[in-house]
Amino acid sequence: MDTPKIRNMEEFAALSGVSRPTVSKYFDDPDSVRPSTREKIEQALEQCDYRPNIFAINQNRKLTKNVGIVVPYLADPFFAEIARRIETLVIEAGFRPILLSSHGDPGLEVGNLESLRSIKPAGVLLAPLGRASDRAAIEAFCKDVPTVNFDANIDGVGEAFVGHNNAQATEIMLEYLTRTGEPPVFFEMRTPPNPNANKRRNAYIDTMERLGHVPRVIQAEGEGWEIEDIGYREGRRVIAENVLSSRTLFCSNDRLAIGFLAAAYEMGLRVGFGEDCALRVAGHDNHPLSRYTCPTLTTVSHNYSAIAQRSVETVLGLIESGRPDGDRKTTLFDGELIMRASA
Amino acid sequence: MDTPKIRNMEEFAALSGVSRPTVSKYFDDPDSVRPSTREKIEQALEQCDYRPNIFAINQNRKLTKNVGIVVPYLADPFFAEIARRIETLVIEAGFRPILLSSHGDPGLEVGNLESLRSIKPAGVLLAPLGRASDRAAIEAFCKDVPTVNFDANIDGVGEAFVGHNNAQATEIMLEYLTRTGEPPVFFEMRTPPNPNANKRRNAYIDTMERLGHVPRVIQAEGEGWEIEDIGYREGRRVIAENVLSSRTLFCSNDRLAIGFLAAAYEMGLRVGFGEDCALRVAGHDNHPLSRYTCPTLTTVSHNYSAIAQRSVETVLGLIESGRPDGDRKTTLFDGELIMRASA
DNA sequence: TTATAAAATTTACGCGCGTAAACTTTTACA
DNA sequence: TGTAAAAGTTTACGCGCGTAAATTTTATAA
Repeated sequence: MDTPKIRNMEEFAALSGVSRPTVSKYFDDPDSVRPSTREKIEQALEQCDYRPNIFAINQNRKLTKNVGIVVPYLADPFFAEIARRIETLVIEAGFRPILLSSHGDPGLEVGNLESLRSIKPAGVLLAPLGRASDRAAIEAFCKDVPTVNFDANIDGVGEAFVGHNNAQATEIMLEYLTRTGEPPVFFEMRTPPNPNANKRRNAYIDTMERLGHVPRVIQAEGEGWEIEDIGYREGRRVIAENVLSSRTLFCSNDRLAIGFLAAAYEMGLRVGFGEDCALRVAGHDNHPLSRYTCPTLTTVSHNYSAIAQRSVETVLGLIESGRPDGDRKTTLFDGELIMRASA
Repeated sequence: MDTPKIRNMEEFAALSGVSRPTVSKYFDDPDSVRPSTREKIEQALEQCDYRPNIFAINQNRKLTKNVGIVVPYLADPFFAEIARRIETLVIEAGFRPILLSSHGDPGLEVGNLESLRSIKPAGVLLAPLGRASDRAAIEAFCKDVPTVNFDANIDGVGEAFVGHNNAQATEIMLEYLTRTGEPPVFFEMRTPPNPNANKRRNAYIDTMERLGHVPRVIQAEGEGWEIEDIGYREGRRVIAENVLSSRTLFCSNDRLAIGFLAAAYEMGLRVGFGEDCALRVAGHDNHPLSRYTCPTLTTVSHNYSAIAQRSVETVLGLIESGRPDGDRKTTLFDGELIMRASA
C-alpha cells in the first residue's frame, strides 16, 4: 500500500504534485489552501502517512501548539479528574497537552515550568502549589508565557484565574448544616498544602458569625499531601480527647473527611444524618470517591466541567489574541451542595 | 546579574571562551570535556542561564532524552501512584518523562503512541489497556521504539514485561482467608477493563481446587472504568438477592471492594474479621485509599517500588544497549498480604 | 473577453544545533 | 625534555521546516 518512505516535506510535496511551501501552509492550516490542492495533498497523505517533523516545525515557529498543564499533585484524584477534563478539551481544540505534576514539591514546580519554557508552549494552565510555591519564579515564567491560573490563585500571577467559589460553597453548606442541625465545628489542617483551605476557613468564620453562631476551628497537625492520614490520625485524637464542641463537623476538604470517617468508624462513632447517629460529617470538593465512603459523604462539589471549560477557553483566547488584555480576570464558579448520608 | 541575553550556542560559546562544538559536547555529556573547560562553561552558565534549544537538539539527534510513559487511566489512583514513582526515577536518570493517559480509550491509546513517535522517544514504558487495545498498532509501535510493558501484559509486545505476580498474590490471600475462615467467593467484573482480572480469576479457581474447595465466581455487570460504581451497584444486588454462598468475599481489585463496602454499609451488613461481623471482604492492589475504607481493607499489595524500579531499569538498559537482545523477559514481583480490618 | 484578486510556485535564506574532518594545543607519561 | 594521546578549535555541511519576496498561474467578477 505504502509508497517508498517519505523522508521530508520536500519529497512529500513531490509525491503530491504540490510545492513545498504550499504543503507547509496546508499543515499549518488545511483551510488556507484551495480545495483542489487540499484534495491533492490529502490523497497523497493516504498513500504514505507522512507527518511533518515536529522538532523542525517548532524550531521555526515562535509559537508551538503545546499547552502545558501543571498540577500540584496528580496522585490526588481531584487533580487527576480536573486534569483529565482539561486535557480532553485541549486536544479537542487542536493543541497538544503536556501534563506535568509537581508531586507536592516547589522545586519540581519551578522545574516543570523551566521544562515547559524549553518547549515554547503557546500557553499554560497552572494550578500552583500555593503557599509553598516559589512566587518569584512563577511570576517570571508568567511574564514570558500566557498562563492561566486555576484551582489555586496566586495574586497577580498569570493572566487570569479560574476557580471554585469557596466562599459561596462554604456558605451553602453551612446554611444547610445549621438549618438541619447544630452549627458545625470546622476541621482543617494547621498547615494545609492547598491555599483554598484558608479561604474556606475564613468563609466559615464569617458565615458563622453572620448566622449568629460561634465559629469553632479544630486544626489538625501534620504536613504534606497525605491528607487522609492526617484526617485519620487527628480524627482519632479529636474523638478520643472528646474535644468536639458540636455534633456536626465540617471538614475543609473531602480527603480530610475520608480520613476522619475512617477514624470515626474505627472508634465506633456512628456518622450520619439520622437520630441514631452520634455525628454528622461534611466535606468539600466532591472527591471522586466521596460517593463511596461509609457513610456516603455530604459535600460541596466544584463545578468541574465549568472550571475546566473556562480555563481552557481563557488560555486559548490569550493565545489567539496574541497578548494579555491588561486586566486580570478572576472567575469563580459556584459550588453545588451534594447531600448524601453523612450529614 | 544576567549578562545580555544569549540567543544561541554560538553566543554562549563566545561568552564562555570555548568553541561551540566543545560546548555542544559539554551539553551532551559534561564529563566528556576537560575539567578546566567544564569549569569555564559552568561559570558562564551561572551568569546567563543559557539552555540549548531542545527542538534544535532533537532534530539532529536520532535519539532524544524523552521517555514516554503511557497508562490506561490516570484518574485511577493506582496508576497515578505507579506513574508518580516511574516519573521520579526517569528524571533521576537524566531523562525527560512524558506522561500520557489513554483515559480508557483504545483510540486515544494509539493516538498517544503516535504522538510519542513524533517526538522520537529513546524508550517507552507502556501499561496497555489490555483487552481493548489495538494490538496491531501497538505491535507496530514497539517495532520502532524500545518499549517495556508494565502492569498489563500483551503477549509478545514490547521488549520486556514487568508486572505483579497475580497468581502468587491471589494464592497468599486465599491461603490466609481459608486458614482464618470460610473459603471465599470471588467477585469480579464480567468484562474487566484490565487484563490482570483474568489472571486473578484463573489463579482463584486453580488455588481453590488445589486447596480442595469449590470455586465460586460472581461476575458484576457493567463496562468501563467506573469500577467503584460497578462494585457498589452489583454489591447491592448481590446482597439483596442473597446469592452469596460464603461469608467471605474476595474482590478482584480494591476499587471493586470499595464499591462493595459502600453497598454493604448502606444495607446494614457489618463487614470485618470479628465474630460479630456478617461478612469478610478482601481486595487486591493496595489502592492508596484502601487504608481509609470502613472497615480498612485487607488486600494484597503490588510491590510498587520494585515494579517501578525494574521497569525503568529495563527501559534504560534497552536504550543504552542500543537494541533488543532478542528474548523477551517477563519479571513478576510477588505481592504482599496486607492484613487490615475487613477480612 | 478582460481585469483583478486570490492562490500557487520558485527561489532563497535562516533557525539552532549535531557532527565530521583536519588541524592545533594541552596533558600525561616515559 | 620529548612524544604520543587526548582534548579543543576551525571550518563546513546538513537536518527539516518556516517564511518572505517576486513571479506565475488560476479563479472570480465585470
